[in-house]
Amino acid sequence: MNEIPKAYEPQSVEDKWYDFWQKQGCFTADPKSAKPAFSIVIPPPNVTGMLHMGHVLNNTIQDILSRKARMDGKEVLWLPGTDHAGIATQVQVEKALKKEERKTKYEIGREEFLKRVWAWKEKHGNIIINQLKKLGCSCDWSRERFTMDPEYSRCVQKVFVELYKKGLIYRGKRMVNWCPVSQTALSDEEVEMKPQKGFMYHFKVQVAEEPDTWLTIATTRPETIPGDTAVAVNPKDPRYAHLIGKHIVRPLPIQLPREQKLIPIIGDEHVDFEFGTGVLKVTPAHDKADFEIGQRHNLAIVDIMNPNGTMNELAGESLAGLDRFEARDVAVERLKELGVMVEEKPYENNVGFSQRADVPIEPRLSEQWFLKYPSVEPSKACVAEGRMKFHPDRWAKVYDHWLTNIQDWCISRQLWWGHRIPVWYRNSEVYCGLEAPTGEGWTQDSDVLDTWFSSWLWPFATMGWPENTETLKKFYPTTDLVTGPDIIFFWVARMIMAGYEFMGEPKFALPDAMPFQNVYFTGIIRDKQGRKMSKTLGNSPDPLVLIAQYGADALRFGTMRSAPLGQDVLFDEKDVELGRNFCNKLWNACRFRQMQGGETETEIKPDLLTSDDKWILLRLDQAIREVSDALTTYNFATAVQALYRFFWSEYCDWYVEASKAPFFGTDAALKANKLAVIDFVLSNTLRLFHPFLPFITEELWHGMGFSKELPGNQGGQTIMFASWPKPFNTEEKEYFGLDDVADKVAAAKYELVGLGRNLRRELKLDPAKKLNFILKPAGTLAASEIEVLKLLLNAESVEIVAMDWTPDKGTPSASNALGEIFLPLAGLIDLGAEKARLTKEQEKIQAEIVKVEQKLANPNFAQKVPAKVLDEHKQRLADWQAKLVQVKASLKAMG
RNA sequence: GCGCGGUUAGCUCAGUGGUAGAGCAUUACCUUGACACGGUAGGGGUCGGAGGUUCGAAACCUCCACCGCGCACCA
Repeated sequence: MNEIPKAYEPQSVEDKWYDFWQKQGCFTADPKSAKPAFSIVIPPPNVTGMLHMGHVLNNTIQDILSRKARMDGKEVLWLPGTDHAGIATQVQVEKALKKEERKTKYEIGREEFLKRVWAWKEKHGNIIINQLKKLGCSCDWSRERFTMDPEYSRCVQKVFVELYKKGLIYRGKRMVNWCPVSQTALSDEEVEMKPQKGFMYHFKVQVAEEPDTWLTIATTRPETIPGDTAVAVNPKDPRYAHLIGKHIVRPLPIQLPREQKLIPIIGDEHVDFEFGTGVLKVTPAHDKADFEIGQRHNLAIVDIMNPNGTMNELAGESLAGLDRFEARDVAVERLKELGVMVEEKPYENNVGFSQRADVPIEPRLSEQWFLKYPSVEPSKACVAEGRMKFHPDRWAKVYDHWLTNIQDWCISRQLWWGHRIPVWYRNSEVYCGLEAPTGEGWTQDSDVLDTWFSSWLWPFATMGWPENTETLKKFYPTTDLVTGPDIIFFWVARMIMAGYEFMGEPKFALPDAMPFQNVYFTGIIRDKQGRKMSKTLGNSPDPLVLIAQYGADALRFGTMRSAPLGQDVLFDEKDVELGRNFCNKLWNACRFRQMQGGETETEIKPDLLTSDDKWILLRLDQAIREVSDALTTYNFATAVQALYRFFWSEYCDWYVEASKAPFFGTDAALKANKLAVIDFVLSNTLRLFHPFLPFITEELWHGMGFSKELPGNQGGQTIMFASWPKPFNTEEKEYFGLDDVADKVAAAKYELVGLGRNLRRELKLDPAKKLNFILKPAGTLAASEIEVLKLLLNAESVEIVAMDWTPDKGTPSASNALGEIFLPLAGLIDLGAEKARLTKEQEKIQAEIVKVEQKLANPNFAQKVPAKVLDEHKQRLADWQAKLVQVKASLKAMG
């Protein structure tokens, strides 16, 4: 490391070390290890996905946790993989097929289509994995899993069969959320309610038995009138109760004979007579609530729509074939023609949208598979009782609320890409099993399972379940899960249930079958205007571009620094720039050390330590404590900020600058000791930074020679396995003399430097001019301390004078605990400016004195306040008063 | 409707009872022998509002306002 570039160049460093780590097997987890286990399973990204900022946030955190655990001496398994993303992947392949061959999947058939999907997966599936590698993720790639792997698929089928046999999975004709674009059922969680502007239509219908009586019905969906099989009123509603049992004439379809359009008036408590007109049209085939009313009253179910959202012939010839929204307009026209439209007024209501396709879902009656959620009670209990911890813990309430109100999960999807339901039919026979039944005439259910029905098994299906493998024994339950709160229901809650249901069996001999001990919920990454990152907005930067531009470490650092615990992250490229600047600072600080020459110094001689040395060792000690604490509480931003402050504002700004005094001097022993301190500090610093900045720290670790003295498995081979820094214990502090006194001397020295620089600035002196300062120390001061002062003040000289020395009239000065500093510039400066400066200073001091005096003057204050606080205030008052005396003296001296 | 966050410097955010902080941006100056991806010094805040508790509140309590999110949902 003789010829170090002036600026850090990440591009030449990152790939080199990533290859090194992989070749050395540094990420590989050994289940036979005697070390305590630490494990994380990655939230599997979509196999066809691309890395976005959310992944960066999420995976950087997992990497930090993993790397920290390795340095803590744990056996680490970070298990990576991808999921097959049923709908998303199928849609992508369909699009490609359309574009390249102008064909639909139906034209090539299921089998051929699946071949295309696999080919697509082979081609694109590694993209996101390689992107994670670029980011520095230390996953055990030898264990990479995919939810469509044969072994994994086997787990999914097995789970289905078991739950079926337990009676928890059943098939039924139910109202489901139907996506007319994807043409599949969706679970409740995949439906997003959105306010929509539309109209509330009021139309009137004639009571068949009382031709003079008309009822007015309010609806937002007139196109569903042909599917109405009753109108309902509240039996307690005096306006209508007497009509129950009679019939109305449904206005649509127009062509239908009157007798076929007679539908009953029924009484149902569901009807709110405050709302609308108090008369509800009941469309059991197209509304969930109406379906339930229909069940209660044995109403006919008339499905008037096709799966793709167009109307069928039952809707009548004027609507048939039209899209549901066109049909609405036409239905309105028909009602107007009939003269039954009473009113249409603008109306906003909430409509369920398919999260994936972003179109309104259609409640639709169809044959689907459902799961009664298993192991709900233990899943609730483990979080409620705090055995599994959520960070931040407010998510526990959200989790509990959801689990308390869940409905059965619709797990079948009308897709081709996914795990096929292991059920076969022959006439009225149904067979559920891992293998196809023997005999002729069986056909397998054509549906596949919801992707989440496979990913809920992720924590154990990736580790060899259903066998009780070495990996499961060692690494299950996992230590941490890192994910976004947006999938708390989709994934987290379901994984917990699956854990209890399938890992709770006696053969696994687990005291608690929960899949993880901690769940850390990240924030959601937004742009700097607070908008969610999205492809359509184009506001999501490509992390790979950022890595190419600034380096992976910079991206990690910037992201972590701006990611407060449990809050959304407003991402700004400036943060990455800051990360790059920081890496450069770290680089150059090490470069400075190298330029001082010499081998790595390992022995610090306590009697040669200056106040600066002791001060920086204490600051390092503090930083180690803060960073360690922050990491155990998942406060990543706090950890980064503590490191930033320590390294930049303490080590570089003060210690490195102060160290230049001995380095430019002649005392070889002092220099060597200084190098030893620097090497100690840097070696600790690099280790503290390693989880955040894996690449640059590894480069510097070797470049600085810190690896040389260490055993291979403790930092000799890689910083990854170097031990995490420990704070000093009492004996060490005593040995190095790290006490309050040394700390205060250095702090006062730096404060005095600030005061001196301030004098120079206030007096508008040429910054380039070397000045002579005079110092009247309050106590004794070593020569080395004076040298540091001289250097930091950029002074020509610092002359020491005795206590009885008095300055010439008008000499600017400043003082603190260390002593009084003068700038003997009589005649050179503008006395008016100095006087103004001092007057301003005096006013500020007086204001502070008034504030403290007022507090102390309050009799209650002295009585009630703790002694420590009282002393603090008294001391503060004394300090300000001393300063006031000094300023007044200076002013007086000015004449 | 229920629940959860948030409101502190121009911006993004720390700060859970005792002298209001950081980074960015900004102003002035500096290319000095680690670093201009840098250094030095500065300006900038009645901590959303109103009450209350307290010797003392940015912090604790109550109410309100506004912003964001989740759940539920009446046709």
